[in-house]
Formats: sequence, C-alpha cells, structure tokens
Amino acid sequence: MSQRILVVDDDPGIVAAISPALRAQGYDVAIASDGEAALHLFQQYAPDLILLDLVMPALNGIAVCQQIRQHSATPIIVVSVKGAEADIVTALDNGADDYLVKPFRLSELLARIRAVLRRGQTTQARIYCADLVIDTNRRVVLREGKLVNLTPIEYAVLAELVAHRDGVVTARQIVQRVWGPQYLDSTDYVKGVIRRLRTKLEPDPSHPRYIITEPYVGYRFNDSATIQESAE
Amino acid sequence: MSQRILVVDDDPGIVAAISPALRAQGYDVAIASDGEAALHLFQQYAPDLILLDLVMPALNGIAVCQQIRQHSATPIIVVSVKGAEADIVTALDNGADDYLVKPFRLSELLARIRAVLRRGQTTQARIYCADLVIDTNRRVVLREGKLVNLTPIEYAVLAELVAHRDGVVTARQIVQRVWGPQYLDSTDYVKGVIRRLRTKLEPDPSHPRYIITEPYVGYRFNDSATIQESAE
DNA sequence: GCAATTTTTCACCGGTTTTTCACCGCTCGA
DNA sequence: TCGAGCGGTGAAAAACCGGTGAAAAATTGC
Repeated sequence: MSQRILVVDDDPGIVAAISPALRAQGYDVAIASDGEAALHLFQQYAPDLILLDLVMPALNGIAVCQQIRQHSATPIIVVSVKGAEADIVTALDNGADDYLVKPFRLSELLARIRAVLRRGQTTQARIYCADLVIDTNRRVVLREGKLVNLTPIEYAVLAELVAHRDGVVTARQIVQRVWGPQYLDSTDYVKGVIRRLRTKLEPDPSHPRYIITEPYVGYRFNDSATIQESAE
Repeated sequence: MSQRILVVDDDPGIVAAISPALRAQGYDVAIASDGEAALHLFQQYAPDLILLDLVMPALNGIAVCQQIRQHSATPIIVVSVKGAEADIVTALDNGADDYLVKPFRLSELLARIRAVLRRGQTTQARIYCADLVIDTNRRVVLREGKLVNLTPIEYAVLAELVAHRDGVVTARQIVQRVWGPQYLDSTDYVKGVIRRLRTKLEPDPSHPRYIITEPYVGYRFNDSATIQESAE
C-alpha cells in the first residue's frame, strides 16, 4: 500500500509539475487548491504527508498548519516563494516539519519527502524470522513467543548479524564492532559467543538454521525462513 | 532537564558562533571536531540531536550519518557549505533529517532544531501504573493515592526511568543525565538510589514490580502493570 | 549551630558472564 | 598424503555485575 501525499497549492502550474513526479515515485497524490479544501481533504484522505503552500485563498498555510497540529502529527513540508527568515521560522514554529523555498530542485523535494517520511516510521524495530522475533527497540529476543535471555555480548553479536542479514559478516568485523578495534585479532571470542547464541536460539544447535557459517568467510544470519533440509 | 546537542564541525569559527547561541537557548552542547570524535561522543554523550558538518578530517559527515543510523534514530541536521543538489539528496538519503546550507541564518537553524526535536517528543504528564501515579508536571509521585516523599535525586532517577519506560536505561545513562557527564564512571550512585526508590515505591522491595533490573544491561520501568509471576 | 535527612563511599557476597586454553574434526592446497 | 588453518566443543579461571549493609560526608531545616 503506497503512501499518500496531500499537495496543497493554488498555483496549477506548480501542482502540474509536482504531482506527476510524486506519482512516478509511487506515491498516491491528492490535491487541494485552498486552505479550506486542504483541511477537508486532510480528514477524508488521511495523508501520510502534506506539501503545503503558504500563500493561498480561503485560509493561509500557517493557519492550516495550526489547525492540523491541533489533532494530528502528520508531517508537513511547507513549500513557498517566501524565503524570508521570519517566514521560515514562523512556519517551523507553527508545526511545519520542513521548509523549502520556491523555486526548488525536484530531486531535493523528493529527498526531503523521503527524509520526513522516514522519520515518522516506527524504526523498523522488529525482525521476524520463522519462530524468532528480534525487537531491537526493547532489546529483546523472542523464540516461539518466549523471551530468550541474552547477555550483552550475545545480543550485540546477534544485532550485528541481523543488521547485515543476508550478507556475510566476518569474525573480524564482529570483534571490531562488539569488542572494539583494539581486539581485532582475538577472533576466538566470536567462536564462544556464536556457540552460546546457537544453543539459545537454534532448535537444533548442531544444525543451525539462523546463524549459518560460511566457511572461510564468516557468519550469516539467515533471514529467509525457508528451512534447508540438507540431505546428509 | 535540558536537551543535549552534539555539534560536529572542524571549523572553530562555526563552533564558536553556534554553541553559545545554543547554550543561550538552554541546550546542553558538546563539540566534536572530526568524525571519529563524533562517533565516540555520540556514545558517551547520548545527545538528543546532532548538528553535523559534511567536510571533516578522519571520517566525513555522510559516513558518520551511516554509522549512527545503523544503531540509532537520533535526529541529525546536516550543516554544510556544499549546496549542490546532489550533496543534499545524498545526505538526506543517508539518514539526515534536515539539511542547511552555510552560510545560514541563526534563527532559521534554531527553528529547524525546534522542529526536528518537536518530532521526537511524546510529552505525557501523568503516568498511571497499577497503584502508582507519577505526575511529571507537579513533580510528585503517589502510591495507593498517598504522596510519596522523594528526594531530588531519587525523583530525577525515577523520571529518567519513566521517560524511557518499556525501554532499558543503563546505569551510565542515568548517571549521565542525573549527575552529569563528568560522573560517567561513578555508577555506584545508581545502586544506592535504586535501592531507596524500591524501598519507597515497591510493595515488596526484594521482588520489584516497577523498577526491574535487566541483568548486565540496566534498569527498566515496568509500565505494563501485568505482574510477571515467574515460575521457578 | 545542631539535628535530621540525604548523598556518597566502600567492602563484601553470590551468581552469571566472559575469557582463556587445549583439543578435535574438517577442508584446502602443496 | 600431509600439514596448516579454520571452526566447533568443553571446561576451568577470571572478571564483572547487582544487591546489601554500614558508615562517612554533605546538605538541609530549624
């Protein structure tokens, strides 16, 4: 389901320039040409982000900002020809999340949209993998719904593997990030921790599903939950 | 309790211009003059926001962004002389939350800081948790409807725990925020205060419900009033 | 200035974690 | 075929962490 953007601008030229570009990026776009319509559409359309012009008939941009902020935290990017310091400060202090002065570069607008939307995301905190749930926000790991007790080093190593899941992480990389650069040659640590992680996480520790050894390379966290039944 | 900003810039002139202004606004300011120092201070100082220059010795701004984003969602505002479209897009797509081109207007920077910090806030004045009521506005704590007498330090530590309820707070973080960065290694303080808090708040201080120890990690304020009857 | 409270300091205990080391089997390449 | 290097295993030693108690030092209120 694509994200929805409400474009509020009374200049048809601007709208005609922006909306196709947004649609091309995969966003759903709705358009309002004055403040009243903006508030109405905000209710109806429930956008994920609002692109808001300041100078408008019916209700100006600042007023729209304030109204919306009374009930909602939906991100707002103000786009305006007014580039004066006071305008920018006023808009930001009245609830705008970002401010872009016209004329602007399209790719910058798109980047700022991405940045603002990213911020709103509840940082992809949870990773599901077969019967494993890793909640990086609360720093907990669940196996079959039950909490697994991980020590700090165990968790740090697991986090490192998960952060690069699908890619291989070398023992040196793990030591580097978990113990620090000065321990670069003591890759023995990793062996021990990997073992403990496997006994705690793997259904069958001697035939790991999640923490896979890539011989002579490193370890890999197996995200694709497809279980590989190796015929041995 | 003021919010902390980490200023990362290798130009002493810029730093000299910005930091006093930030301090005048009531922010706590730490300064790093290269990327390595920035990452180190990020760990130590745990800032609420980062002002990041792009051009730096040791490790450039984009790299710093990426490193920080691997583990954290702390807001980053990039401040740079580079105003090219590509620079802006690159920075925003690598985790920056906002981008400001030097030279900038100070009041605009401050407004953008406010806008970005506003996002992260979840101000909730009153926290109810079983028979505990914590009113952060009036700075009082009630237990079974009765006022609990907390000393300033006790309250500050509790507030710190409550602010991150459901998340774990390390002893270092607590010391950092309550006593200040210069006490970073005297985590003994925390033990004492936690003990006193438990005797004052917990129905059964030796089996805490509210202030839970997460071994080898830190303490967690248990918001979900569900009492965990551990079988064993 | 004195008494009560609060904060800091310190040493100890029990439990857990981390580190270290020796050994084993396997694979790769000479 | 053999040796070297890599990864897995096991177990003991060392380090660490959090809780406790108690006393010294600092702060506060009267």
